[in-house]
Amino acid sequence: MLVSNHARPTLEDVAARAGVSRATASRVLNASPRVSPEALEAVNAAVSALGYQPNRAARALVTRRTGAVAVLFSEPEPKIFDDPHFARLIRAGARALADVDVQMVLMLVHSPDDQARAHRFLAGGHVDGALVFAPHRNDEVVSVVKKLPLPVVYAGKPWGSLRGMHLVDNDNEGGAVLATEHLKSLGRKKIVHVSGPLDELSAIDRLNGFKSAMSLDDKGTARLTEDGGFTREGGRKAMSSLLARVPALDAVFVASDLMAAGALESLHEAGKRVPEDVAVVGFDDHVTIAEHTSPPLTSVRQDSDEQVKHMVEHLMKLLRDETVKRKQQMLPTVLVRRESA
Amino acid sequence: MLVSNHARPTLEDVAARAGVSRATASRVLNASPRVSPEALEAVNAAVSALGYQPNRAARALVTRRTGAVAVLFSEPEPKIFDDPHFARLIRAGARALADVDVQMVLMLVHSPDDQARAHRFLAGGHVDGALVFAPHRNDEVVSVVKKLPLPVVYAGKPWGSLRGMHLVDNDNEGGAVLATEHLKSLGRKKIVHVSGPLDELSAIDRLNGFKSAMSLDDKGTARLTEDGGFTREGGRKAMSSLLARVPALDAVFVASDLMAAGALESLHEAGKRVPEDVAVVGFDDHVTIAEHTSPPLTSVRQDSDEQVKHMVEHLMKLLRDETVKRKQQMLPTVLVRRESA
DNA sequence: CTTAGCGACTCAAAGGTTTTCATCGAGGAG
DNA sequence: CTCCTCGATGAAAACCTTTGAGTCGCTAAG
Repeated sequence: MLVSNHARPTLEDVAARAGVSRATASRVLNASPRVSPEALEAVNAAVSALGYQPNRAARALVTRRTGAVAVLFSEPEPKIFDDPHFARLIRAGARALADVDVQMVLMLVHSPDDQARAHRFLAGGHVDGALVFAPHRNDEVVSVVKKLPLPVVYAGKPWGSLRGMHLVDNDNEGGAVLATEHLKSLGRKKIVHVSGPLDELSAIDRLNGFKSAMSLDDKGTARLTEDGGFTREGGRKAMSSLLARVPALDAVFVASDLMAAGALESLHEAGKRVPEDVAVVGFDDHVTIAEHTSPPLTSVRQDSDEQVKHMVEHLMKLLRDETVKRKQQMLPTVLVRRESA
Repeated sequence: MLVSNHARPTLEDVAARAGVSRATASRVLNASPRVSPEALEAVNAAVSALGYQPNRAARALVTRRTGAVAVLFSEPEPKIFDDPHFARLIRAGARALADVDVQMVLMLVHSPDDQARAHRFLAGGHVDGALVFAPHRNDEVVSVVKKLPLPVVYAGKPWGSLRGMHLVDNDNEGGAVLATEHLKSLGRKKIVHVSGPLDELSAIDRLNGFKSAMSLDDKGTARLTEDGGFTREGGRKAMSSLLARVPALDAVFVASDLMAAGALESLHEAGKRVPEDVAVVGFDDHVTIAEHTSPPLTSVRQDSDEQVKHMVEHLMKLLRDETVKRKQQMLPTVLVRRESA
């Protein structure tokens, strides 16, 4: 019987060529210890001779594992995807998952429709687990996903109870303290803060860091901060408001680089020199932004690549049923000094 | 026999509940015409009562189709992924594929390692087809993918022979002509061009559009154009060179918005007013860039969402073995006027 | 009345892998 | 020399769906 019909070789073919049974060949592929050195070598030789590749569907059928994980971004505002931060996270996810040889199924959910589809998909057992990016308050995706019997690792703290949830967060509060202390150490007296939208915990954490580093009460905080919505335009407007409200301000900590770029525009328009009149610190350390503002932006670095890598590692442990030491990890942030402060 | 053990229901369960055979139930799910109205209704009822979802692996095993397609970005320079264009394409892909209910498997290839992995994966039959974004000259990915027995649709023209290849391109040349003619219609006499890297066909097409609209020979073209590498910094430098070489220039067509942002910086530094002294037209119409430069950028719009949508449609046709009218589609570009020209 | 044709359906095979269980042989202990 | 143990192996079941071949009951044609 000629083998070389153009079909892909099966495990049966490999076994035949190696002179063993399908079972043994399978054991070799799955690195089972109970197999003799000779068999192992014979099978490996056959595999590479035939260019054999396991049929994923067949394997999935019997093992009940797909070898794929979903990467889910939940974000009601479509525009946020123009944020370079998003591209960075995706890239990091693609790399980290490829490194452990699992398929990355990308899902972007904006609308309730998307949400329903995502739910169906995740519930359908089409992936082994999921990485979820859902920063917003009361995001339905989170409450829905939480109920699924599916290993999930979150990026940052999702809103609501954290009981039993697995997540990898950046030390937003610590970074904010870092930024604020730096401004204080420069001798600045009137420091204000442009925050992110307060329906995201990362924004709240940064705000809290500012508040505690400044030893402010709620009233003082309200006076010295303004929501910039994590957009460039929002940052610009927030900065203008703050300039009007606190004319003597000599430093500002802005909760994202994108907003900081907007804030710088506003400061320039108001005739303020940076950093002489007003020192500015951003957050994210997004090189494509931070290095191209004038002056280049001092910023708090949160390493997204690292975050995603940890998320993937964590998820893989869950999938292997290993026990994880800590369900919730916190990654450090550091200050990167440039010229704006 | 109690059904409610926590396992997911199978087609067998559905059939039993509907009082038909597995085969009939399957036909209902696959919208086969040969099934009575009563059976159809009974099965549908059972499906929704049980919350049944077909087991993808089992289906894939027998149909030899996975219900997934790969979306492949080949790009040696990792930094390009900070380009918002990338995020936009991904988003468009996610949406278009979700709409036709197929899984999107994202693959980013930078290194030869990635390349080998991608090849293995695509050859392994783990997806039904692929969307390939590989703009660079002599990209190995393209020559490798071309040999695979796998339906592929390219974004833009890949380098090399186009014979038999399926692709959806933007009318780069036409857009460049549009931009250049617009500058001419404003009465500009000395028009120059900042091109993209000439190892990308989109850049070459735009250059050619400029060349023909200006009726230039090769020598003239060389004098009036400069490569900006599709980066902001490159755009800035290219503009400076051109200012030095052609001091009297009064207009510039820049082959991407990102480069145009850099060029504007360079022009400002040189003390040129835009558009009074120098009119500027970009390419891409990237709102997050074009609307935030000063002045806002007139730009040639290429609709990436549309492009990706067409790519997906085209691929789906290939997958259904439909004949496609034209293997290579060209999408129109339009000029969006703002203040820079 | 017989038979061909047809529509709706059921039966069972096929698809490729993992894994349990049984088998086989070799080597050590008694 | 026999009995056990143990490691390597093979046979076969199981995973769940699609689909071609065959069955059954009817109607229409002869």
